[in-house]
Amino acid sequence: MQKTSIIRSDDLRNENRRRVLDTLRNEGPCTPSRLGSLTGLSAASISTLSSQMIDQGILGSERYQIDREKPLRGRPRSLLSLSPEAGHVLTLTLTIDLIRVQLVDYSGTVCDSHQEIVDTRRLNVEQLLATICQCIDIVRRQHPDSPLLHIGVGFQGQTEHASGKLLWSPIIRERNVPLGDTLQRRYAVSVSVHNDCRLISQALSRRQVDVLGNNFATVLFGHGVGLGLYLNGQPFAGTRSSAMEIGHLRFQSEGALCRCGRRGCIEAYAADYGIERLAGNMPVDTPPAGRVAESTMQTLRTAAESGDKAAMQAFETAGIAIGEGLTNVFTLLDPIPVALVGCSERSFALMRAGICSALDAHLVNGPAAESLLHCFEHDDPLLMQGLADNSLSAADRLLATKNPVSNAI
Amino acid sequence: MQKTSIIRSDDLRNENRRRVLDTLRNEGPCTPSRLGSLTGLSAASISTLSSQMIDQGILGSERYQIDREKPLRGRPRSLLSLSPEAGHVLTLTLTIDLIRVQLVDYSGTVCDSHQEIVDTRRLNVEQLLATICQCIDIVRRQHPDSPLLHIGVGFQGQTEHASGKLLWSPIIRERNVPLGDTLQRRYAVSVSVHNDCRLISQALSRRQVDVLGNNFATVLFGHGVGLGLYLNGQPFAGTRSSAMEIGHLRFQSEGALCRCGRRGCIEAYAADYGIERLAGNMPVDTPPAGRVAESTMQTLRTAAESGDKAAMQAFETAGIAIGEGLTNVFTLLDPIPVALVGCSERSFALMRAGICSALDAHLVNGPAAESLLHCFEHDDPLLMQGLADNSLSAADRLLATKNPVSNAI
DNA sequence: CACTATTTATTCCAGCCGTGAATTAAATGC
DNA sequence: GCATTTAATTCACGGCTGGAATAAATAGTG
Repeated sequence: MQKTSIIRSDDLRNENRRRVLDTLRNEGPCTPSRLGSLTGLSAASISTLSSQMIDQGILGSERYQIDREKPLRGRPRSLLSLSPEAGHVLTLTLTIDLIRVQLVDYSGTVCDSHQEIVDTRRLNVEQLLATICQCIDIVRRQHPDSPLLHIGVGFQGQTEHASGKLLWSPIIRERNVPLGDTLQRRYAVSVSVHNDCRLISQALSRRQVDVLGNNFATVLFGHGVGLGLYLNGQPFAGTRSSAMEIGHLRFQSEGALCRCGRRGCIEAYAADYGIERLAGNMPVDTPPAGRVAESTMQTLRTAAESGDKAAMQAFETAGIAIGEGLTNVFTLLDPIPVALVGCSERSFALMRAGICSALDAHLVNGPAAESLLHCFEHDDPLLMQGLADNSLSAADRLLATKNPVSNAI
Repeated sequence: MQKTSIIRSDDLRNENRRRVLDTLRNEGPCTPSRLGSLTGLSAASISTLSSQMIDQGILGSERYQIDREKPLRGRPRSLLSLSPEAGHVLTLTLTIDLIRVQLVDYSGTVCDSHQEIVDTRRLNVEQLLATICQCIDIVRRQHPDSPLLHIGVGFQGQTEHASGKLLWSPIIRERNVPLGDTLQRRYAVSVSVHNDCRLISQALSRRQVDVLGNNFATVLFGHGVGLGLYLNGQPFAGTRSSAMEIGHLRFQSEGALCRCGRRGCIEAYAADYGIERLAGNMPVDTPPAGRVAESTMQTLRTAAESGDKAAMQAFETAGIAIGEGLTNVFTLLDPIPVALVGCSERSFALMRAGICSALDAHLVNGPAAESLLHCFEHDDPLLMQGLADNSLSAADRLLATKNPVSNAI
């Protein structure tokens, strides 16, 4: 009936183990007493749980290093931390021209990586999967004895979360690529497949709580426009797929031609190809460019900054399109802070007027639009952090259930 | 940190008590063995839990009545059921001209009610609150000895769920009416305030699972257009308020004047006043009519059915507006079934083409739009059921935590 | 250098929880 | 009246947690 089925006392222990791991993951190494107050568990329980997990090799314990001048009296505290030796997780990122694999130990340190430059769109499914497995094997071969706890995949496109299928992605022509299943079978380990925007949201939710809070939206600028939502401190996605396709909300009926074949989508105005098309005074039904080079965007930005009317208007229109999209989200979910990711201060300066005018028209009695917007220029580090976070959380859940007592029965 | 904080063994008991009550609420009276298989608890636990709750007066137990010709051998089964004597919940519905109060016993039977016809818009906040309390007192006086477990309020408008404030409602001119707080203080009981659309969703989620499933949207037609979402079997709302204002998504930029003061909202085309305006060939910036009589809508429907071009087009445009709104929802959340509530077969016939054309343009590789749509003509019975369900669930949660053992400490 | 004060971690114990096996309860059939 | 059948309850057991008591480790003090 319910997803969380904590019925038996054993489940309780697993849940509390998970809670301890989760807290250490979020807060870093903790003393047992601090861990107790953070989790709400008694010192006695923490002691039992932690000593068991130390025996299992999941946690490590060391003496608390005092770097203060005046050392404290009393028994010195110990420091519990996630043990790097508990195992590894493997992260895989797919972009249009790059396959990248990282091996991250259980404490969160990246300890190996490998990447190959490939034009993924030239590959068929078999070739793509084979190349991916090759990359994984190369990295995996370096650490053959450490158990592999999870594989996490991040990429741009639409995923089906239950199966880990790539429903659609710009990186490969074919649809419904069974990536999750394939990896799961081949490496006999749980696999999660998420789109880039969700993973970036996850990274922000950990690292920018004070700015963004528990409810926020992430807009990712790139070759398309992506949306990720965090609600009540949890990632939120479609019922079946990753969904959240803000880029394909309607902005102008009978408007510009979008990559998806429809007309008037937000993306057709706010993605790089849309801006290029408008700035170049091309007709709005010009087929979308396959890929726009970063240098082209630089040129357009410089043009707009130095007063080129068409370029300026292209960026403002992009802003209005984004603003209208966010207005729709706000209408359904209430106004929430928005992280604009992959958006430099320069780009933001060009789009700000557009975004704010669209939003402020909606937020008549609400907060000023600008107070809700936060720019984060570099998306790639956030993606990598989010992917590692996500995979390590999966590892936490796995190890939490490996309760030796109840398994022994 | 987390909302569900099942840490101690006591919490476990409370959770399992809640689970038993929930199951009885959903499935009706059950034998202990059936209750065990539905909840996943052992027969021994069911026995302990139920006998304790019988002692508390929460459950009743009676002999299973066999109406078969051939009686079964063996010890006869008993039947556990929610006891009507455990207490009452009180439901309050506010509409533009009616205040209605019902008293529902814990088993779900309506045992008393009172209503007063009032033009609520003529009242100020104090007068409205006073009238409401009067109605409640009249009903409450009939059953002075039964404990009042919860008050549930349903109305059209926007609510803030944390405080139970009416942020905005067509039934009263003033904003931020502190209804929830007032009732909570006066009657010393927990109060929940929800908008009509959410409550109707809740009723549908119980009574139409086979048709609508675990994920569906509810569109409520009336003087405005409301939206309710059920995702993963749970009601979904805004982060702060009820939100879900599908009626105020943009349909046409610089379009028809909406009741909210903006232009081009879906509601300005799909609500009764929007349809009347279009069918009557009035300019789209005609200020919205305060209230459209049901007889007027009947006349318009008849006109459209007998071929009146303007009326036909008004209904089709309403359909397109609704369809566009749902397209936006589908773009963010994946396509899901939609319950059209307060929409007769006649109205649906007039809007169907519009709704489906807008949706099918979006669902190119997906299911046919029409297969997702389900009409429910009468909204009022659903609202009352949803409100009772909601309040009784709150009572379940309250009684589940009244575990006499752990409270005795 | 021994001893005390102080702070922190661990261990022990009592009480509660849910389960499974055994037991009791309550009806029918012969 | 007794065996049979089926359902519900009881009881012993291991698990879990929290609080009290105990152990551990260090700084200060004389």
